[in-house]
Amino acid sequence: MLDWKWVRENKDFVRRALETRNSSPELLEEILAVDEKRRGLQREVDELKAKKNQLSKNVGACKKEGKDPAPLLREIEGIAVTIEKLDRELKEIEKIWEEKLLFLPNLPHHTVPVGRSEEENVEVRRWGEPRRFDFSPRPHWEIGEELGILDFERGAKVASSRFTVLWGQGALLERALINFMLDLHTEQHGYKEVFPPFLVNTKTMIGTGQLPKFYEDLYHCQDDLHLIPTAEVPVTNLHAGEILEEEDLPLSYVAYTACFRREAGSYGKDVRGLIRQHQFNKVELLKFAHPESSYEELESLVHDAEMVLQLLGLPYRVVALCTGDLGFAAAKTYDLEVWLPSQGRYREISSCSNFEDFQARRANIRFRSASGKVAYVHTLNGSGVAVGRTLLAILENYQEKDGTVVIPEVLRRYMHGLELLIPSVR
RNA sequence: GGAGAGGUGGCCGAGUUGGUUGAAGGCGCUCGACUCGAAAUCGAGUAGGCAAGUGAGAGCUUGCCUCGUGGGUUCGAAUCCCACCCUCUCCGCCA
Repeated sequence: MLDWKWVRENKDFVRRALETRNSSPELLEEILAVDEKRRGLQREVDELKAKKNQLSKNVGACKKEGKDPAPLLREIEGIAVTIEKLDRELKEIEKIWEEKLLFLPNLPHHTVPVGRSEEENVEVRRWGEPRRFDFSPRPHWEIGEELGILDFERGAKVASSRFTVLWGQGALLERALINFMLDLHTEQHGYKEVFPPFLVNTKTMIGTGQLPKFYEDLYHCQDDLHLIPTAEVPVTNLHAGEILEEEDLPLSYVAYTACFRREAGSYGKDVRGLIRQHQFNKVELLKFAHPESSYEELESLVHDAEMVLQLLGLPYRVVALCTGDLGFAAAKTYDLEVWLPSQGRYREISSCSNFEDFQARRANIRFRSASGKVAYVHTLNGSGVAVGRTLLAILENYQEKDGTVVIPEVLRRYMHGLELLIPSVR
């Protein structure tokens, strides 16, 4: 949610900013119109209420003095009728205003490159040299099935397409990656580990911006609960409605969770393999930062995520998303893209964003500064990193001609010293 | 799921014969005094949201709303009534 008073005073700037992110301008105009009505009504109602409150006080005083309050009561009666009518109107219009406001996206930070789509994202840096193969590198689904660790058929049987079963050393590798990432971020980068619920209520989904706009992307359960699409949702909302201490900022959390996404609208995309699943594991980095230093915190968060790929020896690049490719709630986003030999290109494995106070407003997360003033914090998060895609990247980047896969050095202590995955059928 | 207790400001905690109580007191925090400095002590200040006015601005002034949430009763509710949510204790069930 944007700072509405500020929006009202900077309409033109907001209009232009929304344009750069391909957001239609009509919504803004609608909200502005509703807001005009809302404020007019509130002024009117407030004045009437002030009058009525004063008269009510007089009734008390009147009775104390032993006088007859009847004339006052008649006057109050008349005002009360008007108030009730206007108050109902005001409430309705406030509801409409708030609901519309929830659909207005965040504005891009001024450092975000302007562009219409993905193609105009800007590469910031590269790390690692894609390996030169003396054979044609195979896709991970072939490697994984041959190793007997990836089972797509049974995933589809017990659930549906886009679900995968990991067997034996594949399951172990998944678990090893999670532990490796958690240990790295807690021990080397100073994050506090959290294990949050995988189901959250509607209010929580609204807090981080998934609802009401992206209802179709989520799985919904009974009892006002929804499956989380990312740890960002429960963990950011951990501090919803709270006032944090300025000296505690930034708070840095790392959480492993499973993530659930319906992937509605991505039919036909990445249908094979592990790239796009309805359920996947992710280790997520989150920060609650002081507004003055949130962009420095974003840079350090990106570096923390990059370290995972560097230690695993996976070549990647960092991309700054352009205004047109920015997510609904983000003010600025860097994607980490890992090299996939079978596709001969980089694919997203992490997305790191500063949401500024957009989520903090929705979830009401604030801090008290030394001067006693209360202000919204900035929230940030980024994958550190997506586990399934990391596993797939390892299979592809570390594959050998004979079908074996070398386990990256840093993972071996998490895998009982295992150095090589070998096809069981050999 | 059943029975009981409870949800008040950053925190703790008063406040149920409805009426200057948006809220005593304490802690914490801020400023000031004392001090070379600090501690202790003393004094002052200290909820949030919305709207309007004023100011270049930090801010200041006024009004409205908020004592879990939403309704209701009443001229007037933290205080009375109803529904829901949450916490705690006991019982049941359960990994």
